[in-house]
Amino acid sequence: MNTFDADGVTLREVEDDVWELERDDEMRVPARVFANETLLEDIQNDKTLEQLRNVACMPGVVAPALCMPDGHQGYGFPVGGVAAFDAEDGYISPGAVGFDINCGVRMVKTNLTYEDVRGREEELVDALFDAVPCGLGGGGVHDVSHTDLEAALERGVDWCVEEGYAVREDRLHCEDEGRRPDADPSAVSKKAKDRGANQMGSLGSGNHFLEIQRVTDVYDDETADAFGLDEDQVVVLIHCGSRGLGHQVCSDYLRRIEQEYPDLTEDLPDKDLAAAPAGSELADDYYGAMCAAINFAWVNRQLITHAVRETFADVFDTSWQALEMDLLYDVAHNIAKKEAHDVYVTDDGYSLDGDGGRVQRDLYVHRKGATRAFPAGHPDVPTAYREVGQPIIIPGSMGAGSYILKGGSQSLARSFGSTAHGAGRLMSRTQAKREYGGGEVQTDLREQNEIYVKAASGETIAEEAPGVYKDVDEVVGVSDALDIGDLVVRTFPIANIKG
DNA sequence: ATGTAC
Repeated sequence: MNTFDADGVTLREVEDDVWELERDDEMRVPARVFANETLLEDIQNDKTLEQLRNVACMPGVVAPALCMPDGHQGYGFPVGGVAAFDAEDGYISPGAVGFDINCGVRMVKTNLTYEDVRGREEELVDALFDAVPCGLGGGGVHDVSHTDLEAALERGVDWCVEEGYAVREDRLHCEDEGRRPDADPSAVSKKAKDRGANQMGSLGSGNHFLEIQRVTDVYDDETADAFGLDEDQVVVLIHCGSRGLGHQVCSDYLRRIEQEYPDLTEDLPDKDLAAAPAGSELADDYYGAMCAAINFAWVNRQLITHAVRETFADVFDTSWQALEMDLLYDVAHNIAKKEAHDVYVTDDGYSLDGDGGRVQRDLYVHRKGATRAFPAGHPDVPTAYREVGQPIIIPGSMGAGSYILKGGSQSLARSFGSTAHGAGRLMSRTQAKREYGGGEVQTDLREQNEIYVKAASGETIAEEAPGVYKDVDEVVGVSDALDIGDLVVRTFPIANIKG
């Protein structure tokens, strides 16, 4: 059996592309990394493995603690981490969701081909850049009243439908149908609401982007057909989150947990994993506030979608309906969700592995930098995709392609119905700025790859240079091989707008 | 990710 010696820890390959951390006494459950050796070389370079081990030490964790192939170091909990906790006896942890609650990505289709947009990239990008606010700070597509903000937090994409920013089909093509009914706007602080009020319909900064792409490869004709994707088709990817509002919700509740449960926080291997006991008032407040921030992020992506549709209609002198700019799907990257999963009862508690009878338990599934990947037949997959599986969108870097996958048949058994969310960083933003210059990256992409990049900040381009990311081909290759998310199509960038 | 710190 293969082993891999990372700094201070040995991993054992228990089956192809599944690596288990050496178990110590403090770990309550096994910890696994889905990767090949190329990706493991990258993953071992920061604190990812140490953080994954810490997650496996947390009380109430359901086996196993997981790291997806794009995993890298995060706040307390790896980005690319998946961990489930029993919803009665377990915990819910803001650090295991992340600061950017419901950061996520959606794909909007068009009936344009690459020929239709060739030569007009600059015109299109300039128009989109004007229509969609981006970068740090305030300014959104729409100024909203306090009443509107409350409604958006409460009802998510349903509010967008009511206000004419979405059609009913948009709602059906979002995870959770674009609305978490457990949202509790009263659990969101005034400070968080103030930060979000003038940011509704804005891209933000960092790795967030708006990208025009073309479909270059189709690997699975039947599923591509069900998804309405075809070679040479132009599509738009929108990647953003809950801006200052989600960030503030995360900060607020991390502080409250540390204050109200100091002993519990002290006992954790890393206080950044601070967690509230399931069933406590604080856990319920955080869950309600997090769900409201989730709804806010969906509204954010929907308002941007509305602006993108209007801009395309303007540039091509027609309507977005005539351009068939329908939403393929919208997936969440940073969330915790109460989901029912089939698990075995073991000496450690509950586990995805075992023999004998299985029981169904409600779990808080934390996916941080990970995508839900429900398989064909699952009732939570929209009717339009029920027979093939949930669409999964995996953006590569701005110089690489992106992939559309479908939920794989092994996702529930292996990963609580989850897979990767992107290429995954190779280095910190600080290091990226030392290694790259924004202007040079921008010129190279244009001259070598015919990708037109426009950004609010040159520093962001350096931080997001293609070289700071892992090889997305390797990431989706592991997902496909493990049958947790299977390849459907590949896309390549035409133009990219960054915050 | 983020009005890049309490």
